[in-house]
Amino acid sequence: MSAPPLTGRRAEIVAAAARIFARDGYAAVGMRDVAEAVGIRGASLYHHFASKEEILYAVCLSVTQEPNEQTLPLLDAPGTPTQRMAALVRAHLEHLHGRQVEHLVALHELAALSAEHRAVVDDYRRYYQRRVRDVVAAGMATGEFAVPDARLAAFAICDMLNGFSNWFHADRELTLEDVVVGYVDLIVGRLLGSGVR
Amino acid sequence: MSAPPLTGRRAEIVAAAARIFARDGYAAVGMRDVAEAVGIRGASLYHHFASKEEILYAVCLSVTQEPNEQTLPLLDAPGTPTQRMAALVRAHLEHLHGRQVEHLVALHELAALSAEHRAVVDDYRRYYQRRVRDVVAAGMATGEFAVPDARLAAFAICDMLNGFSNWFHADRELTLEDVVVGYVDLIVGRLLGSGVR
DNA sequence: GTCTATACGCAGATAGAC
DNA sequence: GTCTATCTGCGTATAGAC
Repeated sequence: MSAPPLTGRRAEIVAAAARIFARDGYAAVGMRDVAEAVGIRGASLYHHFASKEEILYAVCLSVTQEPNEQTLPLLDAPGTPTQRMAALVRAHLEHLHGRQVEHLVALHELAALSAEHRAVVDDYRRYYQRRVRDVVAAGMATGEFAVPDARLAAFAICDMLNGFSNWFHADRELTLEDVVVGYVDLIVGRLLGSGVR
Repeated sequence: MSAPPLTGRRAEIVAAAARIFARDGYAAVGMRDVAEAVGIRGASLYHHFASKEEILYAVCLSVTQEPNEQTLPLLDAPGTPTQRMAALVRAHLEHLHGRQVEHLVALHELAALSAEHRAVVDDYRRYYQRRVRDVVAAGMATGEFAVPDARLAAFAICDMLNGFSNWFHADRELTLEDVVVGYVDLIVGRLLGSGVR
C-alpha cells in the first residue's frame, strides 16, 4: 500500500533535492542542479527517478505519509485527550524539525505535483487533520476542552503546527524545546484548555 | 513610496492572473493563459507589464502592502490591547476573504519573485508580524494577556490567521462570520486571555 | 550506474504593422 | 492598445556507449 522506504542513492537524491527546492523553488531548479548536488550528471538521475516530478513526490511523501504512520498512533495510545494531544504536538514539531526543508517544499510546491500524486498527498493531509479534530471532539465530550467548535480548533491547531517550518531557524533565539514547551502550553493549556491549569 | 493603486486594465489583468495562478500554480500558467482570461493576446500583456514576474509582484503586493496600510492602523486606535487585537483579527480575516486567491498566490509563490521584489514583500510581512507581537506585549504589560512569550504567541496568531486562506471555502458549512467570531474567541479570549471571560 | 551528446517542445519575450 | 508572426533560450528527457 505505502511506498517502500527510501534507501541509498534514492534517499540521497531526495534529500539533496529537498534542500535545493526549498531554497530556490521547484520551478527554478534544474535536474542538473540536483545532480550536481549529489556528484553526478543530470542524465544519470533518470536511472533512479522517471521524472523531476517523481522526486518532488518523494519529498512530499516524506512529510505526509510519515507523520500519518508515525505520529498519529500517539492518538490511539492510552491517556486522556489532553495527554494525547500534548504528545501529538510534541511529536509533530519534532518531526517537522527533522524534516524542515522537506516540509517547506510540501507546503509551497503542491501545485507542481501531477493530479494523481496531488490526490494522494491531499488525502494524507486531510486524514491527519480529521484525526486532530476527532481528539478535540473527544476532549470536548469529557469536558477537558472548552472550545465551542472542533473543526475551527483543528484548523487553528494544524495551521499553528505547520507554520512552524516557515519561521523556525535553529540559530535564532528560540530552541526547538522552547517551541515544543511553549506550543504545548498554548494549544493544550490555553487554546483548548478548560481553564483548570 | 508605495505603488500607485491598480486601475483599469492593469487591475483586470492582476485579478485574472491571481485566479489562474492560484488554481494552476504560477509556473504552469503561460502569459497566453492570462491574456485569454482578459480577452486579449499574449503579446498585448507586455504593453501593461514588463514581465510575468511583474504581474506576480502586483498580486503579492495586493495582500501585503494593503493590509499594512489598511489593517495595521487599527492597532493605533484607542482601546485596550484586547479590543485592538479583536479588531485586527476581524479586519484581517475580512481582508483575506476579499482577496483569497491573491493571498493563496502570495503564500505559495514567493520563490518566483525576483530578489528585489521578494525583499519588499518580506519586509511588509515582517513588519506586520512585528506589530502583532507588540500588541501582545502591550497586553502582557497590562495583565490582560497571560501568555509567557510574545514572540511565540505572535507566530501562532499570524499562522492561524493566514492559514484561513488555505482551507476556507465559502460554499461549505462555515460562513466568514462564523470564522471571525470563532477566531476572535480562540485568539483573544482563549489563547491570549487571562481567564477572565 | 554513470557518462556524452543531443533532441525537441514550450513559453517568455520582441518586432513592427495597424 | 492590440494584433500577427517569430525568435530564442532553456531545461526535461532520451539514445546509446562504457
